[in-house]
Amino acid sequence: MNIQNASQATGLPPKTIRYYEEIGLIAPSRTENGYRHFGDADLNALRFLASARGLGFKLEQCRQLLALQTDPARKSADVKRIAQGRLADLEETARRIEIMRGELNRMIRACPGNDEPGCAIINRLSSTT
Amino acid sequence: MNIQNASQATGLPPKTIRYYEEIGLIAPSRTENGYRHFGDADLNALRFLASARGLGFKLEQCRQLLALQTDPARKSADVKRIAQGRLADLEETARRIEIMRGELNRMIRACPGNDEPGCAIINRLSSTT
DNA sequence: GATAAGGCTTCCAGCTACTGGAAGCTCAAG
DNA sequence: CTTGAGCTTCCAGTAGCTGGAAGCCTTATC
Repeated sequence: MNIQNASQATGLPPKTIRYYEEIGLIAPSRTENGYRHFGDADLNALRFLASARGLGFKLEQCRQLLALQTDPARKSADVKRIAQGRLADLEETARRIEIMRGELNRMIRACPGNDEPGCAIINRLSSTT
Repeated sequence: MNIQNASQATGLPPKTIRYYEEIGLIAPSRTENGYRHFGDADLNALRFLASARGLGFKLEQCRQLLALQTDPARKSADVKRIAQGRLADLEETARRIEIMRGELNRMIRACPGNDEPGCAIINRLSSTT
């Protein structure tokens, strides 16, 4: 299977797949002509990566998870810890987003949104408080 | 006021202030010895930028907002449109975060987190579905 | 006056996770 | 034989800083 097909099979763009190889997340073999060849193990790794990235894991976390996946002596506690770390990040981000959303909503409601210069948003951004 | 003081007055690191000058968001004057001099206008701009960045506006949006702030003929509708754009981004991000959070939570609950290899998280990431 | 510490300057590199594009090799079809 | 598609590598750029090196300026101390 060449890179185009691997791309279709995993939903990852060819550029991304090459990048994952470059940073050592995958190591597809090569055919005589120098083309990458993707076997089942490569496709599994790529799908795994696509899933993990879809949950927002960083590539370094993906690397760890991938190592754990292929380690028959892994402890599920190690996996869980990584996932909990990601969840914590997510919740931290969610909190910050809620704060921004509240602020922005208030400002937007207070702004007339007409042809005049008077604007609560500008005032709020300009205020020293 | 030199850059250190401007930093303390605005909460922005000196590096960031220099970067903002580099990309043309501010244009502090220079003293004889080449040091940056921050006047009231510069400090106001920096505080404005700090506030806007705190709400997650991108630097290009900050640039537009800054231009609107100093434009006496601005229309508050233009400001409002930018703020609504940011709010829309925020809500889109919040939705995606909620989805990830739900998935992760489910996976984490299903993972024993012990010394055994069996792990729902790995299984879910490895599954083709 | 010498010297050391600290602040200022610029410039270069690196971070995350790709993405776009150029130059060039390979392969299949007509 | 040529054309077009697909593959390769390499370089550069994205956002918004951040760290660090090398070197000038200023102030304090001896």
